[in-house]
Amino acid sequence: MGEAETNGVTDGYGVSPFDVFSRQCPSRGTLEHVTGRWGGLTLGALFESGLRFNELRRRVDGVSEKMLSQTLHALERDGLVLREARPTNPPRVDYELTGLGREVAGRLLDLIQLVEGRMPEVLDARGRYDAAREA
Amino acid sequence: MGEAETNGVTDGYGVSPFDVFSRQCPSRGTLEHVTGRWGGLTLGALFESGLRFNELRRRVDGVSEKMLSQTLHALERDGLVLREARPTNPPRVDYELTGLGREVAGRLLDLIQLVEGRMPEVLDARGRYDAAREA
DNA sequence: CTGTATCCTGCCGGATACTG
DNA sequence: CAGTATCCGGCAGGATACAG
Repeated sequence: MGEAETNGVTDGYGVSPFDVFSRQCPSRGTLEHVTGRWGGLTLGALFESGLRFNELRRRVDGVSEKMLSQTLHALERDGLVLREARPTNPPRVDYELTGLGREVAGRLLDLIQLVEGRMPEVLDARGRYDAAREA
Repeated sequence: MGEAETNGVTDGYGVSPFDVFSRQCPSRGTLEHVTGRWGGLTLGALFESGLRFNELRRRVDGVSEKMLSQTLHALERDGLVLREARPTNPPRVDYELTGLGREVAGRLLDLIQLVEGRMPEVLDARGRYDAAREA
């Protein structure tokens, strides 16, 4: 927990050995892969069904080849996505979630659906916030 | 989504009027505030209790004043965080979650705790991935 | 204490071209 | 189709100084 910490015990936070609130912790990196700009959308897309590279690219609107490639590599490395290349011609590669990937994506979709469903409230709050500023 | 779309009906995706998978959609922005580098950690920190600016700064290890300030403004504007300034001297400002903020933060913490708890698996997967590459 | 204002750098990420 | 390689501009975000 930073410089205020003198021993291994914290002030009540950081109970987990992988406490994401701590700066140098691998879970922070994984969480950023998962919640990052493209990671979350990629996991969400794969939750419904396995997809091929370009299918994924179309589904995740706006992602570039480069970023999709990077994102998939990171997720594969973290054990959330499975890559299956078929030695056909033309080449075909399928991506799907691992068991852990499905669990993570499930939580993520809970979050996404909540936010989508409450957007009217959010938009309303924004309107009020902005109105209170211009005066 | 996108150019393949000719009418208002989709191919089964994007049922919500705020489908986050679509590029131009306000929910994407909000989701990025929530899942962004500091947004998620900030919401997570505030879930346990209301906090003051510098308490928050210490809790969210590594955040700079500037980014914390920006993050809080974005979350306040989206109606997830409530800012209460007391006209005391020295000044004191408390931040806490709104009802909607609590719901969002709850889902986020589910995700965080899942990831933290499964880090051994993630680390293991990384080890295998890296080992398979160096040859 | 609670922030803004400014400067500056790194790297995120888009465009393009190329390979198998 | 499924990607890598390279270039490069913009902006996220850190450091610092300053204000109320």
